[in-house]
Amino acid sequence: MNSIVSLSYKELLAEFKNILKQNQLKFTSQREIILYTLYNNTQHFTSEDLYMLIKQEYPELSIGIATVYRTLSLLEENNIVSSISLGIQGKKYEIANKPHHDHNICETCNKIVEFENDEIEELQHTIAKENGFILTNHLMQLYGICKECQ
Amino acid sequence: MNSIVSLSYKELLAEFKNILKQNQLKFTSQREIILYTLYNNTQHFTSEDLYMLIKQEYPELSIGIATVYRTLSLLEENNIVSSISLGIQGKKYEIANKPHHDHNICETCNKIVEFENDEIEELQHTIAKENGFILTNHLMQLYGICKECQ
DNA sequence: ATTAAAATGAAAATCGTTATTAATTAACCC
DNA sequence: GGGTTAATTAATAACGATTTTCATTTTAAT
Repeated sequence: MNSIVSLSYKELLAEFKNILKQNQLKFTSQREIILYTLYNNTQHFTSEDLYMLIKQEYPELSIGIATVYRTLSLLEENNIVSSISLGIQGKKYEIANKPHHDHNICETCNKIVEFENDEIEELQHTIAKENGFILTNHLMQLYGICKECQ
Repeated sequence: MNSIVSLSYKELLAEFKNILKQNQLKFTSQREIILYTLYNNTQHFTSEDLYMLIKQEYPELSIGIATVYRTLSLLEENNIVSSISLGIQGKKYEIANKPHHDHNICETCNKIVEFENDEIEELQHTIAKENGFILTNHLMQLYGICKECQ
């Protein structure tokens, strides 16, 4: 499982094609446009968001909501996108083509600011160890009111 | 908004009655039993879990799943219970009558271990501040494999 | 006790997501 | 390039969790 961090779109596309081939899956225009759209929009999308954007940007493309769900799952399984669960707002996806980070979320305007903190990452490992857990993953979301909404 | 941490059941019940009165809501046996059950079971419940347990423990009580959903929402709005969103497993509720803590969750058996770490809490405030946010809340879940499942 | 407002259970509706299906398309072979 | 086969698709049905609707019951204040 290679990291895709900082790949160019061309490299990312090649990586995706490799994964498809290895799994005897096919490269389709729907899959390409989903990847392309995620690459060029670093925001966080729900499946519905992404579906609506693609419908709007590519009116000639035939695409169904089920395909968006299927493709996002496929991309997530292969670590090309990652997701966060935002309670009432549902699951949001973002391209994994950036370093690990957590999220600072505005409760008023839903803006998401990404951050990274090594000290917390270390503490998380220590805590898990104390509890007898092997840490495999974590979720950290800081909710608040952003500067513009205060 | 007072903290209910460490209240006795009697005090908690009085607090709940106050909240109801202030909002012109009524005190019912269903609401009382839901609160009582949460108080005496510090585990994490889905709405369905709680509904099943109450049906079993109080067969003479008429209660519907919709009432459980309604009451848990009401209790959460008033900070008497808190909830965590566990991705595929759905939303789980616990009584808020205990000090703040986060959750260490086993991906195999779904066991939840609670922990508290002041250092992380402090860092979270620092990070939010750096991002221009006023921190109102946070979510931290550490996923891993527990000792028994390793 | 009377009465008005709120709460209830049961069932229907809704929401986000997944599975089914028949038609289409990509990939491989010649 | 055309033929073949398996994968993919869009549309729609199905699904599970949650919410709403509504007619009936219960609470709380008089």
